[in-house]
Amino acid sequence: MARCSVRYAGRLESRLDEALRLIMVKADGCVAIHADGGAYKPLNWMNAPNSLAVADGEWIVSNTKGETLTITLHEVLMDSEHHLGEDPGLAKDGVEAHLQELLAALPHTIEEGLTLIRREHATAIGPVDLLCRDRNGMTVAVEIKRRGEIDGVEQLSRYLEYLNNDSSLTKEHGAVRGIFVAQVIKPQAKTLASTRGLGCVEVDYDALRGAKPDELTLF
Amino acid sequence: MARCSVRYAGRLESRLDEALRLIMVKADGCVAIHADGGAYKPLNWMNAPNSLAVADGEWIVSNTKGETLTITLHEVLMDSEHHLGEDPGLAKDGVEAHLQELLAALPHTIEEGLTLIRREHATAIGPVDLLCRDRNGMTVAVEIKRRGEIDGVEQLSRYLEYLNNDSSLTKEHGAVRGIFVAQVIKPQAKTLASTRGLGCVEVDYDALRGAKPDELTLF
DNA sequence: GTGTATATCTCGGGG
DNA sequence: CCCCGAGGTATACAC
Repeated sequence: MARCSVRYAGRLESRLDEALRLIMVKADGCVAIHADGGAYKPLNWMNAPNSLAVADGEWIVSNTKGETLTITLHEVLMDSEHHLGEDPGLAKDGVEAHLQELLAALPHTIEEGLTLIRREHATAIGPVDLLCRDRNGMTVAVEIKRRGEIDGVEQLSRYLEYLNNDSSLTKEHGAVRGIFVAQVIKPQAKTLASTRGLGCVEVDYDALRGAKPDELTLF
Repeated sequence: MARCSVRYAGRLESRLDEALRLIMVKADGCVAIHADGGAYKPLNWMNAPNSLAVADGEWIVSNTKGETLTITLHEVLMDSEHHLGEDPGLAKDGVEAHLQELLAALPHTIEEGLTLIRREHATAIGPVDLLCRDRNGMTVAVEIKRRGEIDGVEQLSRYLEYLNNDSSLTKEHGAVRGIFVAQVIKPQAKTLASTRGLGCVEVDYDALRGAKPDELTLF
């Protein structure tokens, strides 16, 4: 805890005038300077790996990209050190990967008669979440998001543009169409999807999980 | 500093097994739980506004959206409180807004003969950074980024699609074309821009600032 | 290393 | 409140 002023020069330049702040240095060397409010993001920081030079009330933290964080200490209120050891880490449930996993197992919940061809179908411009076949034999690209917003529609549009230029896919089954799947889809995203000729489906994560309680108990 | 285990239930669910961690509570009530590494992002957190219920070695932090963070304290190593007061705040230079400001004052550096019509031209799908007129009287939409990547090209494409459906603009001056401006533009973004018929211009922030040293000394 | 997508993104501005 | 865009985004993962 210290009264300090700070300067950062790197990807941009910034300046912090003198005030009381918390300076946190972690075991990996990363540095964060926190005010007494404003959520978890520090005012300034320097990620590991970096090097710390301490000299006469001034800390200079620099990394290999030529970025520097200069902390001038005007008054130190408290200086405390603790060794925490390795953290067992955070276990999560409900991220996009889990939603994708469920939908890959239950493609018919997206659209009746839909079957899975491949998950994470690789293309030069990124992976297509699900590649499916519909009841009429048409190929369907599915983009999955937890929250359906405009950039997800753009992403699906890009994939379709790419897939429809891939003759190995189209010569046998014709054009590829797209379905945008999310737990909630914002009105703007729905509008854009419809002007692009894309389908929109909203799904319920808990209901999906309930449909496969045996093998998908992640928690 | 405490040996603790944590559970979060809200936008997703997560679990942290027992370990030594730093628990930070700021003046606005926000809570963050840090491991001894891993940059500035905490393992778990709860933003303000929230309410904290303390009961017998267990903290329950909840907000109005029904999210809860449950911290079980197994052993407290240190408990320290400091009042830091208001922070004077962070002053920045070199963000996109400054680049836009410079380019609005110096549109001819993007393309010879280009003049500014309007900055932050509002549309239903978001603001167009610069709307300009070229030497031939054609309307030009300019999208500005610090770093030119694919999503910036998508953004500009969306705006052009919208503007070219706006008859009040097109009936007098014809179609609107687009220029993508950034300090550096990635090869992929250049390729996509060219297939979409968009211009690409890379600009030098420091050189631009040098061209207007009088009124634009921000720092 | 670049390129792409995700995030309890965070944060701020405008309607 | 939502929508939209910027961020020193950070972070993970594939190529």
